[in-house]
Amino acid sequence: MATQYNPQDIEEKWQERWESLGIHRAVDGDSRPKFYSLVMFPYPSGDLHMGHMRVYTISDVISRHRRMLGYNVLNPMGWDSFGLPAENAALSRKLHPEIWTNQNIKFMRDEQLRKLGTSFDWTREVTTSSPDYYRWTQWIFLRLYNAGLAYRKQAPVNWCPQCQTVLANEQVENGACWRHPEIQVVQRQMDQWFLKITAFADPLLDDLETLTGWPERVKVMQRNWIGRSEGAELHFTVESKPNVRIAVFTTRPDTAFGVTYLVLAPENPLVAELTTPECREKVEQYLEQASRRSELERMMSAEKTKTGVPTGSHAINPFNGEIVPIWVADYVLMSYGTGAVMGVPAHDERDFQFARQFGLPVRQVISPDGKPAAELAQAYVEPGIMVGSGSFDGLASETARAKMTAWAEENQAGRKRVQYRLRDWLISRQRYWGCPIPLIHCQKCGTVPVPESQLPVPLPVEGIEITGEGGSPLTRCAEWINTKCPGCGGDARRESDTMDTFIDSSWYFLRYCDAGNEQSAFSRDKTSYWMPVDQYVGGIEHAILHLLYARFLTKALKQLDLVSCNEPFANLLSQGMVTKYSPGSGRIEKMSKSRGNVVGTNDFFKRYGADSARLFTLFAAPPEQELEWSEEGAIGQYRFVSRVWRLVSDLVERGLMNPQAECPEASDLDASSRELLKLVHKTIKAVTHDLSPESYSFNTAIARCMELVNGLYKYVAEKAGDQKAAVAPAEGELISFAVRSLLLVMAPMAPHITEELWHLSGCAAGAADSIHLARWPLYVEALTIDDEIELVLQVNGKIVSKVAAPRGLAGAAAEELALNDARIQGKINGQSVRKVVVVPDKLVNVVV
RNA sequence: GCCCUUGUGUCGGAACCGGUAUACGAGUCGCACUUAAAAUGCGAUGCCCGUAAGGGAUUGAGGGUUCGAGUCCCUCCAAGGGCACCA
Repeated sequence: MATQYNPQDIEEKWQERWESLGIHRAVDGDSRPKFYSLVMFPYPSGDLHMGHMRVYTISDVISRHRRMLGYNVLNPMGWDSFGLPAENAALSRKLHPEIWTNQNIKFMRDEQLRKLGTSFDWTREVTTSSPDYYRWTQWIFLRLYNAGLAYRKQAPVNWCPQCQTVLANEQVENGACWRHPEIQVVQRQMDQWFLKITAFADPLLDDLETLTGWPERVKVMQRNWIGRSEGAELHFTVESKPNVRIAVFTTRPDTAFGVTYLVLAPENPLVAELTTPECREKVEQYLEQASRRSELERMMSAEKTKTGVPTGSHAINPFNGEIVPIWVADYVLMSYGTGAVMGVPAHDERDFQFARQFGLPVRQVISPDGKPAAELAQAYVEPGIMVGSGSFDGLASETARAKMTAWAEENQAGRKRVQYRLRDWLISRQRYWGCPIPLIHCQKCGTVPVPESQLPVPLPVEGIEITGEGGSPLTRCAEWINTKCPGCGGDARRESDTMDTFIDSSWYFLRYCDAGNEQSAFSRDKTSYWMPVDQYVGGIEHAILHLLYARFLTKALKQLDLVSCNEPFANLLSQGMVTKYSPGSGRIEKMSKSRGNVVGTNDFFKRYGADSARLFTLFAAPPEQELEWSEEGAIGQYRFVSRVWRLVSDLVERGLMNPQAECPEASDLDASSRELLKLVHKTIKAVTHDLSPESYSFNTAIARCMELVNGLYKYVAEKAGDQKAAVAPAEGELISFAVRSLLLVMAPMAPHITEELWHLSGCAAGAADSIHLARWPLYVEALTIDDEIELVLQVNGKIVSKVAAPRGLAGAAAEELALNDARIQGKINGQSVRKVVVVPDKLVNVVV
């Protein structure tokens, strides 16, 4: 036999067999321990490349390994299929988004993900753009709406001129749209829908502590994004208008005696009210100029100079009754705190810079030693001793913080306040290919929710013309937008905005638990059984976006008593990106179509097979690190699987495989056989450890498999190198055991070739059996330990000699062994031995 | 500017608690097989000095702790990422 390894002959065959046997199906409510393995579902853009395959490979290895460990594994897949590319494709190819999307899904599912050898349970496939999914997205929206967690307000929002829609704060990066960094977003006042994510700011922050299975850097990013700061809101009364109060937020109420001015954000409505006639012209000019500068420009100019103009009005400091001028400046943001700050130049770098710019006084109220410094060269931001602060003088500034806040509360001049950087989630989008917001606007009744029984509000497919201009096509679809009010029955209009697609992906993991349910979004029983996700794998780019939204929605659904879990993802693995040399730039860059450095999947599968592709992506780098695609490296893996193939098929041909036999006892074997037996047990131990969640070290797992293959080749050459030579029965049994174990530990990583060889070598119980139904092999700890070890002998920490020694040699005996060693004695050369350090079974260090 | 991560042969990368640095693979070289080549099998392969035996330095740089540091501590350099007028 010894046939050539030809992946094309075996891979599709097994993919079909696994599917028909249904071996990847998850069983609801099974008594085995459950394991929910999830990979971030893709947007069906049409064609995956090898860079995309990394995440599916990692997640698949984890899923397959868990099945072999005896878990009831849920490993589902679906499509995040609403989104802008479908509309753009419709525009450029004259293809309806739905048709384009469904074509892509079919190709990606059948020609790409299946051919990679993934073990998804396709009976639970979800497609977010399908009415039986978005119906429940709408239902969830209505539940949030009825609970007061969804609301509409007018606010300055981020508008992307390219996407022709608004964006959430999380979707703006460096002042540009996250989808195209070259397009600046612009601020617009608009009436928009928001979800009250800020109501969950504290749980979202605090529960990060419970996510011990998350990478620290993701948690840090979320912590920063939520940006909780504790401080006080202080109230300053306007001198000329005693009924107008300016509230400022500060984290440093202890510096309140150092206030020498107030600043309002240009967008603050108080500006118009407080600007005096003499200052009007300059202020209006300034506001005009500030409104023209984008957020990005405002940020970029941060380090250089500050701008601002006085309003002409003054405010009274509640602590000392002082009158300070009120300015307008764009270093104050309307969207954070109260849109007004107190200026304390002595103790805040930005205020110091501003004061210097405009010649405002600097007053020190905290000093390191309790004595005022002559003049400050820069702001003193550290804690210190209070000075020039009336009755608070002499206190430590940290103590004064609480005391002064309490004083403000007693005197109606302020209160304690916690401020977050996190804003509410803007979810309305002026786009067509998204989930319609299930609300109706009625002249008489106002905003009326669509009754749950009438869901879904369908996204019209017929009669839609996508032009890319003039707003959402939904507003031009008369038969859709005109409707009757569910309250009064009168004429009404549908809400034409659709939802941010991040809502679709904020609950898909719940739908997988109960994908076929036509009565509800998911049953509580099933989500309680499967949730939380035990291992989530996905890209770091969602560290804030998707992962924060999904956490929020889970908490909101828990509050509405629809699910019982508090956090959706117990463990998170953020895989690194795949890079490759890009001829365009001459640099190593992220693999992507636009950079022209992609490696196609089907091309590679045809030539080398999916197993080689999987092994290479696992082997070339640890999962969290960047991986550079290398043709040579990938072919190296093809060589490795071919080597395994030749080894096993040759043994089978020569009748040396006897898989039903028991593994012989170590005592019945000669030295080299015992060595192989130990190598097998060491390999099982190492791979078991490498595939555990503590490691997920697939690269070293494969290295261990390679070592076993090398050991087997060596052993077979020694014992059966001569084709005619008889192999002792115990040695044949040992070889069979070694091969069996090798196939088992490799099975999660290279599922096709191991399955084929499992059957070929007679390990399978029958045609309907599968290596992927087999149990993960166990190792015997005693057989992973060597009896004889190499003892390292050092003098003053330098290696001088190495000697063989029995395992467990006592300290005194080891010391004697070392001191009698000729080379050690040569090094000591008569000097007095000060000390001897013995590390049992490792080394002896002689100190002279 | 602040915070985080990473720096190991020609390359991708190993190294558990501080205890033989460079596992495994790629590349290169050699041998076997072959008429030949490919493929395959076997072997060698970090650097400097040396014909060799052998010796020396070595984990971004410098210092420290320790019998012993790639690993721990401090300073610095470089790359990557995050945050960035958030009061």
